[in-house]
Amino acid sequence: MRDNKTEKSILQAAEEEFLLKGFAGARTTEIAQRAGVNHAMLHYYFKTKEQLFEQVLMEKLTLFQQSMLSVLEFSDKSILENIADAMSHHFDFLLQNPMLPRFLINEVIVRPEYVEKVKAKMLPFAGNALDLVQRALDESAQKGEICQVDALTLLLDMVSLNLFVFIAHPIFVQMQPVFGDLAAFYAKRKKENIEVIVKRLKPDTPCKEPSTCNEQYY
Amino acid sequence: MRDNKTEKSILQAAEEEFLLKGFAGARTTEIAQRAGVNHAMLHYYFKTKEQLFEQVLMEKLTLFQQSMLSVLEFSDKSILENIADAMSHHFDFLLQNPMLPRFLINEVIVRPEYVEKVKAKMLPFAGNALDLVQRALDESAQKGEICQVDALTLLLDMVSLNLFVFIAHPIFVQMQPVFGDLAAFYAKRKKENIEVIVKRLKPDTPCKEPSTCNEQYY
DNA sequence: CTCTTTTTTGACAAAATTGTTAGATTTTAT
DNA sequence: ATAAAATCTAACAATTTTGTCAAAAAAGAG
Repeated sequence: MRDNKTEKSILQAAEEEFLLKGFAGARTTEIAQRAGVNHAMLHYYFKTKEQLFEQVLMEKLTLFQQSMLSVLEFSDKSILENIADAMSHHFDFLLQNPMLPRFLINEVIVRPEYVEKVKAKMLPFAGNALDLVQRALDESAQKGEICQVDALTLLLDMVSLNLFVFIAHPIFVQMQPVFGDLAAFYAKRKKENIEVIVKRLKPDTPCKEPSTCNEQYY
Repeated sequence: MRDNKTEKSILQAAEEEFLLKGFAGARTTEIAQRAGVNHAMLHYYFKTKEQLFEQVLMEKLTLFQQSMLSVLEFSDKSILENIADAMSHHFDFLLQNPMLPRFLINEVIVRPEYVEKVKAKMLPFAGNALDLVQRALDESAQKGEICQVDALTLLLDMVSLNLFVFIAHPIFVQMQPVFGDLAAFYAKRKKENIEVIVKRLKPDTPCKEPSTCNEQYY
């Protein structure tokens, strides 16, 4: 009996319950029930609902943070390829964690103290990564490959498009008739989001010399 | 004492409390306190927390519905002007109701029965309006003014961009140092969102005859 | 196998939250 | 001015939810 299977099942159940209903909406008894254990076990292993929640939140915060940083991770490919890749990876990550964005936005909002933690944890990395992206964008804009753009603005465009469908995810699930098969819907969305971002980066003055700009993306 | 000022103050307080914390997170005692009345008054006027909530939710649902339909309301201007106008009005509406999208997404998700109500209430209008938009888009695409695009896809692009910043609104509020003055931030966002959508509609093959396409938007 | 430690359970306690009621107060109509 | 109706209050009841505990059961060590 030394494999913490009880503890793990509680954590798993708590994760599902908290992601779906948030801290205020989740019930410890239901978490225990979902985990298939006596509800006293929850307090035995995690002391309080608050502490159990904190463990879940921190884990998810780290996961989200990593996914955001990976969006800012640029390789030596062309800038358009890098950005398209970032969008693609970001979207795929969200497909694996569809409930994450809504959960974090909701719970962090009600807990200003966590905002500080997130800022402290992310800003150094993000700030640095943003600077690098900005430099790459400026350089590319100089060459006329893309239009001049603010890195933060572009990043917001990217996350707006990718996050929104997942924040509204449960609604799409229930609106099947309108949106059809979900997997197909998401595949289409992913493609569309990348396309929108790539188009957004298109130079303001269309290039007259196709050879000088990355035509495949336009 | 015949001006329902008590009832109104309770409704007002309930609205603020529910929009911020949701049904599960809101406390009736805190609503009463915020309204400056004895908490028994809440039950005197609204019977239960559930009924008070329902009144707020229905009101907000109607408001949201109207804002969505106005996005689909096209005049006889050019299609690009219509779409830019729609984005602009939609964004302005959200500026006046920043907490609305997050509230509705969260609360409707947990109540599948409301999803049915919304569907029943919106689909007839929306379906019809979407068809009209699709026709206008196809027509415009025929003339080479814009690229071929699915109305639903375009609509999702539009709402993704506009809604996201407001869903994450409270986070931006607390991230002042990064995003600077909020009013300026939102003004910039609005402009950017319109720009992104307009660019997304740009024909795939850039037009060689500037006179035939609405150059001002590119 | 027996003792110790860990885990589990059911019953219970405490706290938090929602809802009720009897009576006081205020308003309104006559 | 007075009676009826509506509004309000304070105390309390009911319910829901979280948390505790003693004792039983299971696991592990010697």
